[in-house]
Amino acid sequence: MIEFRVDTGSGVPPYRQLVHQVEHALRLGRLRVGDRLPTVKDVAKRLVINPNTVLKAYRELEHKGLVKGRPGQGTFVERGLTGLPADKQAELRAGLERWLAEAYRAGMDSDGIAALVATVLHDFKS
Amino acid sequence: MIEFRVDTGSGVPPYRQLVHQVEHALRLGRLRVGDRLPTVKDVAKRLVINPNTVLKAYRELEHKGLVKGRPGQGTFVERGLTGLPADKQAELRAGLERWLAEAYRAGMDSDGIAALVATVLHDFKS
Amino acid sequence: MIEFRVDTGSGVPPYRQLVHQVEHALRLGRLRVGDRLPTVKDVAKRLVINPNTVLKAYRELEHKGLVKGRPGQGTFVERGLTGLPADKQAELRAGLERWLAEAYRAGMDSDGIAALVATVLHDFKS
Amino acid sequence: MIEFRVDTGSGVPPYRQLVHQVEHALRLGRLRVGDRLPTVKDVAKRLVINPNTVLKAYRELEHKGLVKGRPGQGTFVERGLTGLPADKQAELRAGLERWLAEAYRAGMDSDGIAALVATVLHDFKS
DNA sequence: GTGGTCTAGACCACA
DNA sequence: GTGGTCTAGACCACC
Repeated sequence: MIEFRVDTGSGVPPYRQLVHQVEHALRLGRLRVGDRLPTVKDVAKRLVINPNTVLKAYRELEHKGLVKGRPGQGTFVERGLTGLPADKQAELRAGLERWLAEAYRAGMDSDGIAALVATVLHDFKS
Repeated sequence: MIEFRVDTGSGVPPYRQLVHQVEHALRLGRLRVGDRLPTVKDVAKRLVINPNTVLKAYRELEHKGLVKGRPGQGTFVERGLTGLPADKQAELRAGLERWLAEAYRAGMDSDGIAALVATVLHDFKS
Repeated sequence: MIEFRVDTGSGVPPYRQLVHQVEHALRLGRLRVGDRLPTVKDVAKRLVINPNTVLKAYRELEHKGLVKGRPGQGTFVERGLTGLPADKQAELRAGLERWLAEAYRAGMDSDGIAALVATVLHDFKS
Repeated sequence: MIEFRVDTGSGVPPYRQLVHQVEHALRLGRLRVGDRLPTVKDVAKRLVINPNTVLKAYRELEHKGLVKGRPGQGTFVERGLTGLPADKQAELRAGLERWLAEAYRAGMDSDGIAALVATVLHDFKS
């Protein structure tokens, strides 16, 4: 089952972080159609946030057609997001991890890495 | 001169995006001490946002001691952020770009890449 | 500008009633692209409901791509819903009103009318 | 025997939909004193809802004095709801059906029709 | 117990 | 002032 986390310092609203994490998990194949998300109350308790905040995230996912809440039962994945096959992804992931390790060895801190990644990603997109 | 951008769909408040971009540029050496930032008016016009939003970002940067507004002249970089030497950075950047190109070739779209990068970065930090 | 109403006895959640009313207004041509909806606070005050309830309705409409909230400015119609030309609609409406008047004259109360309309509509759909 | 239906997308609680349908059927003369309603189990199975939901609807009807459960035998209509004489109703119904057919011919879809009916009904009441 | 709705009120980002 | 987020807590519908 997916494990959520919230980073309060990022400026991104917590409910959107949850949405992103589900989308990422779907894309990476960590969540599949039919899987059950943790209950609203569990997530709220674990992350020490308000149940309504979790509900808001689940609602947004429902609006996107990705999950479906079933009263009395829980919230379930309704539709997946196409991604690469698992082996291809693992390969890419390994490559990225190698690069990350190299950057760390070179003396870059995580802020610097984030900055570099952000600009390279942006330049690449445009 | 630095070129700002805002991504309204990300959930990050626009003024924080501007702050981040300046910090990133400082860290990557794209902005140096003495450089002038674009005027509040210009930025507001180009990004179609309210001048107050830009002003808020500049004030936050000034508060951090990174820039300094000189009335009637503009806003100038006051202090840099330590980063790696330029050649080291260029090397790392090239490596990252190679990885990105590979991911694209493998058929990943930019959302998928963002998802993968986000999770790998997170897993690495913890 | 559209005038909302809520019928607390119907069992339909108030926020959904608001959503329906905007959709109907779009379909009937009473609201057009670019029109501004009344502010969240105004609606809440007029209907004596909580602003969050109104906000929820507006959010749902935004999810459907029908309206777009612009912080500091208001909420605006983003996309219309195709309907018949106004004259055709007016004609149909007149016909329906004639029928309604006849039903009333025949001694039917509004509950009876609602029951009849509901079953006929349903039978027609299937 | 009455055939129930539930529209999960309407926002009206399923148990209320069942109650309404019985009341409508009584008003229209489709259900008469002494008629038997389908069993809770059957309804639950056909509509794929929880038996408790059906039970709740039947209890509400019993509470209103419209039906009466006879243990081991089923649930029976106890009291009718006054409506117009059958011929009058048939006449009105035919008129409404003519209007509906006309609206369809004019190119209106069922959502559009529902919107028009809703607003006209409302305007008429006020 | 599970999701869903509503209220009340605080605080933030934006114009 | 306008939309948007979050909290706290109550109540409902459903399983």
